[in-house]
Amino acid sequence: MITIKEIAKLANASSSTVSRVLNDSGYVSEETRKRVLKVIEETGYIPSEQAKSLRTKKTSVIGVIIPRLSTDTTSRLVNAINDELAKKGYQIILTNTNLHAEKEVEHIKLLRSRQVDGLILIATNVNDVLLKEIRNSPTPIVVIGQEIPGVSVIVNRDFEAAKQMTQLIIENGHNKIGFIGVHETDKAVGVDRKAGYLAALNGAGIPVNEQWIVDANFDYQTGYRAMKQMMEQSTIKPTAVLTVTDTIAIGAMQYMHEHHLAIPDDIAITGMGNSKVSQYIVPSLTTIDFLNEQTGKEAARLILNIIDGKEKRPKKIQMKYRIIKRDSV
Amino acid sequence: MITIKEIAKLANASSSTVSRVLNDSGYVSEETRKRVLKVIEETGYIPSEQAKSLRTKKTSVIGVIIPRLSTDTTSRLVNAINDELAKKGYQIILTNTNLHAEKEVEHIKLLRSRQVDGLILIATNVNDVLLKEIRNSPTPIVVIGQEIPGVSVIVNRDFEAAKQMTQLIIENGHNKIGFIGVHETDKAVGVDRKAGYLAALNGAGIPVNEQWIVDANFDYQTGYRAMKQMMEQSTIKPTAVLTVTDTIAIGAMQYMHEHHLAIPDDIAITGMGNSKVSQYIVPSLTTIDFLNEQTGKEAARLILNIIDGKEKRPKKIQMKYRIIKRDSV
DNA sequence: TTGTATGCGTTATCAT
DNA sequence: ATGATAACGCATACAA
Repeated sequence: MITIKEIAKLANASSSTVSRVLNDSGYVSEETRKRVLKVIEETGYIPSEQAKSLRTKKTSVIGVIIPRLSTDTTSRLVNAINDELAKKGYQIILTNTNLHAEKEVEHIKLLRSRQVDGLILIATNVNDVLLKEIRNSPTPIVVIGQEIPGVSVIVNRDFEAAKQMTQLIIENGHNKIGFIGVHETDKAVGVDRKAGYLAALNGAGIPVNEQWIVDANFDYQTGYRAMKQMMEQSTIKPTAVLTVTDTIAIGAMQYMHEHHLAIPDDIAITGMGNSKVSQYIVPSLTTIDFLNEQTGKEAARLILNIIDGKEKRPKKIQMKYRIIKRDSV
Repeated sequence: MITIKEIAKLANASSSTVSRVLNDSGYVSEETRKRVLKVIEETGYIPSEQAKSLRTKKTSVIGVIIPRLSTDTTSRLVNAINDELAKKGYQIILTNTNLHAEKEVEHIKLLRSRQVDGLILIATNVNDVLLKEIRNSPTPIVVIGQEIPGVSVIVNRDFEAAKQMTQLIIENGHNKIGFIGVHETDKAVGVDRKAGYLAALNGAGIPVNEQWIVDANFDYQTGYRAMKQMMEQSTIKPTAVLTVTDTIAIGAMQYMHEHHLAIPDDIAITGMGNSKVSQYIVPSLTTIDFLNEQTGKEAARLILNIIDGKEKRPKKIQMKYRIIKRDSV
């Protein structure tokens, strides 16, 4: 590999002068600047960020830990984070836990060993080991999606969103409303959204039917299976179903189609997340837009502010959301 | 940050000894090993990959350049690449050009400045600047998706796949077959798949109708618009449409639904890519599985082999594909 | 305006 | 079996 020393030699200058040219720092005459630049151009020299950051203690890299790479939510978050950081000259290094929660700590360590300037963690669950790792990390961390006391987080109003969506269903004349959620290890999606659903039922004086409450797991297939389970195990059938993600909803809809249940006439359904495809399926899906782009942007800004020392204390940002009414209710 | 020197001091050893413990290299007595390990544990010391790779000339990082992060194809490729590389102790650093082809060169340079051991480029187009950059890069590069002479590539049989799919449509009794493609800057998808379509028509003695050939751009919206354009501009209407991606197909299907065209009875449609959702929409989409997981795996293996010097000459790998017959034809 | 010297944290060579 | 030391490529304090 070609180094700054060789450039210096070729340009008849010292490495410090080349460094000055590279960084626009200190004095350097126009003449030598041109000479150096010419050599750099000719040789295709690219400075080593490695060496640079070993010296400066700054990598301009933010580590981003995601639970999966296959959902609209994740890709929109990551894109927004990336765009915002790129504007400020930062790059991201992505690591994917593939939903293995136990790997989160491992990935934090891995990224820290790469000396990232900061970390953004899209969290699906919070356990003691992870909590300890986050709290003890000398590298600034921003968590997206789960509320953690004493840690900088960006969260959705999961409870309110689910409650409001359930109320919308109730307003449409339903009182037999099923629910497809996810496991409670995911506090935000598994617990809070379910609590919102229950609160809305309760507020409307509608009794809870346990036969109508089932779990899925963030993909089409388990959405389908959950719907099947709900219909097969219930003595009285629901006329509407609230699901906690669009993917689950679409899986559930396939079951309905297969069994010739008209949506929304025989059974209504809602998703959450406003995935791009939700608008293009038939019928189009009533869902909740959690403003992922804005969330990603906020996360990027927050981590940079923490790094710059502009944000000293843990900050909690609650994102807004929008109910998107379409044809499935 | 805590360094190897401080560990050495705390453990009453030299930094060389600590290094030996860390890397399981050379002799070190069981006693001191334990002593060192204990200090490492207590302090939470994490070695700096920066410094390490400055010394060893090896980062164990592969740069992956993708055109977008929002499609199934990309996320499955990246996941497969990541899984395979992780097995061998490599990490990936992802950069996203957001479909701005001119940024590819910039990203290659960016990643090279990070001293990545190798690069995997998911290409959508090939131009002279990019070609020159790839050919001159001292860092090994594997390209996915586009054929480039003299460069290691993993490609699909785009021509054959499109041709075979068109033949399948013809076998189903159609002879008025539309085509929604993408711009020809994308050789594989824009040119080769179109050529396959044309070859199939030609082989069956079906004349080409230019009114039935339109372009979209890898998203639902332009798929919808392309379908609209095709139907509005054509005097005779097609009874089937071949599209080059599932996303485009789903966008087109929405137009059909809106205009009460029954699929496949009034109009048949096919996609390509076997996106997860293609199975769950109604009707389910006939498509082509390009075996993305295997492609990603091959790419990962190839780049590692090149790095290890096991693969000296540029290698071209052609992936297989499977036609997936479902209900849209 | 330019150059010399030092150190960032690590590994590897060479003594001991 | 262990330690002192140099080197990796760069930025910077200081000298010239």
